[in-house]
Amino acid sequence: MTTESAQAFRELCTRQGLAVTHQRQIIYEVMQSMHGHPSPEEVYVQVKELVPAISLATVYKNIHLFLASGILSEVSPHHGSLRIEMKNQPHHHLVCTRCRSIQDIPESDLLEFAGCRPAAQTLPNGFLAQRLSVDVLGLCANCQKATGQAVA
Amino acid sequence: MTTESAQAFRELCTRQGLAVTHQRQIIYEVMQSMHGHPSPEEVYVQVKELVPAISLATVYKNIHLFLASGILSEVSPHHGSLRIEMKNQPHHHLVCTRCRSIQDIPESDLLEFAGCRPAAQTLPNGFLAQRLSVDVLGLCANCQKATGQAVA
DNA sequence: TTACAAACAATAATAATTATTGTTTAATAG
DNA sequence: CTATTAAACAATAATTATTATTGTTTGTAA
Repeated sequence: MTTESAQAFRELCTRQGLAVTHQRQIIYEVMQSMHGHPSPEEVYVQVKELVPAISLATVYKNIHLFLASGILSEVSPHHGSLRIEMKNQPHHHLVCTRCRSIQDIPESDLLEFAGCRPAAQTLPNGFLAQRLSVDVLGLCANCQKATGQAVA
Repeated sequence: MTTESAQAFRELCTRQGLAVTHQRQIIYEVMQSMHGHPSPEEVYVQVKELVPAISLATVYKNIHLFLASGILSEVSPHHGSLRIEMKNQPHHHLVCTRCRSIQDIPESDLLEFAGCRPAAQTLPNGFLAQRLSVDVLGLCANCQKATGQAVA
């Protein structure tokens, strides 16, 4: 890590009230260098080359700290266990970033998106769009009241 | 299950080349009756009341069959293990429904969505939108070629 | 430089999912 | 209507992903 980015990381931790540890720096640095959407395990493998004694649990814990502080974001906001739904009307989801509840919203109710269909030919790398899934991330009414408190 | 819907289910299975079994019918019926976005475990609990001897693995296997045949859809198309990304530019994801690869697409490249921001007051149930995550689901170039073959 | 809280490694525990195996059942040819 | 066979089943072992626990070490601030 360059001196400047090391300094930036130090400031980041201080702002979040986190101790600046060697492991934390390496985890951060490795994640910065990784492209795509790595899993904790993948991060761990790379970190381990630089800090052989590190534990996978440490990587997990720091990823969660980074997520909580907004340094990282999750690719899938509702990735936990498999969730299914019967094929009904076309709809999107209102995903609460706090309690992870998922509400359906009919496609027609997402007014601003009316007419917004991706044209296959405009997409990069020849990706063939079949359908859109729009996640609107935010806080459900319940969690807006409760912000700051623990999740029930 | 009514006689008509039982008949519909029977046809569904025949079309998919699936045997019509008692367990399969019950699983289908229960999922039809459940609102929201149940997990396999939740489906299992309800099915078990009707078929006490059923195994959780049977529920999983049938859910996967139903998913493969398009009877069901997954709420999260990339729900497996936690995937992270550093906060970079605002972007969306091109998620391949076949190999589950995730490509980033800059927000500006999703031309049709330019200007499409949800207004908080138009959202139902007082949901406060913080950001959008648009999943464009379809096939990446690689998988378009390979459709019908096994995933590499 | 000492004291205390936070972070750490090791590892146990839990949750979610998949694989294996021997038995039962549905589809269908006779 | 019965015999055959492939598919489905229950039971359970195994695997993978994640979280919790515990005793030790390290960073921070007085």
